[in-house]
Amino acid sequence: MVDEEYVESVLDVVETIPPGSVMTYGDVAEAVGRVLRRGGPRQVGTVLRETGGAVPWWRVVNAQGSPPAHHLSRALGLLREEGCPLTPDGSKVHLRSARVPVDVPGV
DNA sequence: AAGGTGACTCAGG
DNA sequence: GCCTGAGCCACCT
Repeated sequence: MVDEEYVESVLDVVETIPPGSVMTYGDVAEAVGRVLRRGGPRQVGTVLRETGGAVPWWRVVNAQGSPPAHHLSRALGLLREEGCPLTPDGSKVHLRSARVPVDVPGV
């Protein structure tokens, strides 16, 4: 139950990310942890790995601004299509402008 | 119970 | 900017 709630919250937050913007795992973890006092960046990653097919997981990047190494090319392609600000080399996301404020569904 | 693993993060060199 | 080491949380063997 609880883990379902956690997963639900994570997916909800990820779905909340507007096109052309991204959120870091830490931010998502904070957004979720704001209500459910647990979980961390790693748990967010695990959840997305399991259920990522149902949400725009490519809008979730790590603190370095790089999408998961497992789908780097795919994520970058999708982000580029969405008009997400990438670095000049196009290998990472320009967090400075792409990162969006934490948005929690329950608040 | 103990140790290893991973879609992570931060600090230091 | 890049690589290392330590910290972190939940899960699996």
